[in-house]
Amino acid sequence: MRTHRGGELRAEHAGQPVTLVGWVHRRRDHGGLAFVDLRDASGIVQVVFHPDSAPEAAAVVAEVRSEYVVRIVGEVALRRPGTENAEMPTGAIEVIAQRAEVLNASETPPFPVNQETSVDEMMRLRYRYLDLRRERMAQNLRLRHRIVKYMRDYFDARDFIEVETPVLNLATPEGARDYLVPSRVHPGHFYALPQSPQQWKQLLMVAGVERYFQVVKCYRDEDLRADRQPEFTQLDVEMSFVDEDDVLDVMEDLYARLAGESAPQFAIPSGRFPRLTYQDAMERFGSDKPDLRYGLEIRDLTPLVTDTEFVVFRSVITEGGRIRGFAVSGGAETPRRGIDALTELAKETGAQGLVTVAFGGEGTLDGLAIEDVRSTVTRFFSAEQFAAFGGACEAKRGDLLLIAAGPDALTSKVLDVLRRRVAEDRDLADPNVLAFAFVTEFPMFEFSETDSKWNAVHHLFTSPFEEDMALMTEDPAAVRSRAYDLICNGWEIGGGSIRMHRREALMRVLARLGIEEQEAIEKFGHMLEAFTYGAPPHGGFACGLDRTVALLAGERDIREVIAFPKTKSASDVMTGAPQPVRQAQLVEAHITVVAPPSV
RNA sequence: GGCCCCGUAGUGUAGCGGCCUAACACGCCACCCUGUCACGGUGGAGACCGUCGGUUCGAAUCCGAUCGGGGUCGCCA
Repeated sequence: MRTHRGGELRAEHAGQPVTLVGWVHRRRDHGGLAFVDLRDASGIVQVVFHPDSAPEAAAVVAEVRSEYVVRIVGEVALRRPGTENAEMPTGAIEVIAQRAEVLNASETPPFPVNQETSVDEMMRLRYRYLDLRRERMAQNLRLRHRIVKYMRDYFDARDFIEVETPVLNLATPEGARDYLVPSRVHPGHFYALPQSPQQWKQLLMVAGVERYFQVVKCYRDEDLRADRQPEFTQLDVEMSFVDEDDVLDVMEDLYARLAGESAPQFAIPSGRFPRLTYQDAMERFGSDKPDLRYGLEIRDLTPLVTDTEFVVFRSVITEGGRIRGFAVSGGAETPRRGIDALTELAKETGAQGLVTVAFGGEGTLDGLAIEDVRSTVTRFFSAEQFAAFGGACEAKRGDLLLIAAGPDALTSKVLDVLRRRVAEDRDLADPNVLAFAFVTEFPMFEFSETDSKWNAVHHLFTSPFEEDMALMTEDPAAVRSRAYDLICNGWEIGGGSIRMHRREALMRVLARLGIEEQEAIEKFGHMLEAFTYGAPPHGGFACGLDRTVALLAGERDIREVIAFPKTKSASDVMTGAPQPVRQAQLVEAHITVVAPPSV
């Protein structure tokens, strides 16, 4: 049908006869002479139609509109001097059309395909096949392909094998809400779609695979976000006979190489990915996935205010809380409106209020006078005390301190939100940098107020630190797990853990989670049994592929790197899914709909 | 589930109680134009302002509900 791909034609093709196919990207009709920018998957090339030498072709072009599919027979020629287009890869040449044929007409597209204007999200999803024709999405799809291919090649070269695991699974009591699939053969019984192939990959370790990976779809029926879709893709990896360092080394090596290979425009701070403990991350950044492209590190000011008159601080300290804050370099100039906005944000996040301290002037805080301090709490502290606050936060004159008081969980949350807002307002995050890091030693359990019981922070096969096992009964919150996350620029890219591979350990953890032996055997009997047949020590990780691609594509929203994503309400506006099904289908599946959508 | 934002020609926006029988840009249609590349020029068609209800002499503009989209908290082992 074609001899060349238009976007690949260059000066060395000049003089060659070619046959091209593609879409009419743009048509410029000069009322005689006409140009068509012809687009195919390889790019765009200019085709020229001369009415004198090729009148039939020119007549065809007069009828052609945007997105028509055409076939052009012609000859490649160097462009006339002065008409070359340096912006286009094919800009040195053009194709002189001899014959033209419309392979298919096109309706006027509902939004421009040939330019990157912003278009309503729903409109793009409804006509996704047109959206994917556009430059940005076409590039994202190709980047995604290259990333997946890189991953597969990477693991293949290191003796990992990709093993497919079932999509129809046993529902588990822990974790996210399952998507359920009814069984026709077993009335009233249901499968669950995998939230991740967690158990399967551990069973593969018991099976002696030793090195497994899989690029796999996972499903979670939870509320969505810019970085969460109901179905998403994971890079899932598991290895036998490893400890934390072995696994982290693989993740680090993979991501460093992958980023360098597929997104070389990003700078990665040199050296190894920093490793910080969960405790450290929360203390310094208030978050378990801090954006390390900027500082704004949180400091503890509690020791500086132990005997304060300020009631808010005093009562917080009495109740076991702390006073924490960070310095915003050059923030003293922040107008009243800006301070109010930050205070409001702090309150929305749960804080009682926000203490701000602005240091006037320039230079160090030496000899700071109270007149140089602009603060919500000026009357409670001396100039020396303010200088001490500033000193603790490594501030200088011209800086602004943001200080929150309360239990650590609250101040962390508030200061994390403030850090991110300040960084965004002040453009502190360099968009050309990938700040990868590992966060390790996550807590094993966390108390759920809603369920009033202890839940697993990571997942229930995660191994606790041996030396913390003793705390399991009296102080579950203090038990550290051998879990780790890979983070980058404020995103959680992936995570994993060293697993429990002995039955007794698993039983103890299940008991702590309030899962009775009977239920444990019912739900996890296969795992417990497998572990009695020589299960090797093992661990692994899973990374969000969609987030990885979005990160390397410079996109904020994973929908931009998924061919056919769903909306926030988990529906597909193109096909209309989900929809009610015919009664006969329900009968076959033994399903009675109790609360039908009100008509 | 809570809170917040958005919903005006095909697309993106403006208008935010009467000057709106709704404006601008792109797109679309027609005509003109033989070197453009976001081609140019002239003219034209096209929305009753998501839906329903209310307030008002009068609503795109105010209020309520509802639907849809998005953000955020909860949630996401």
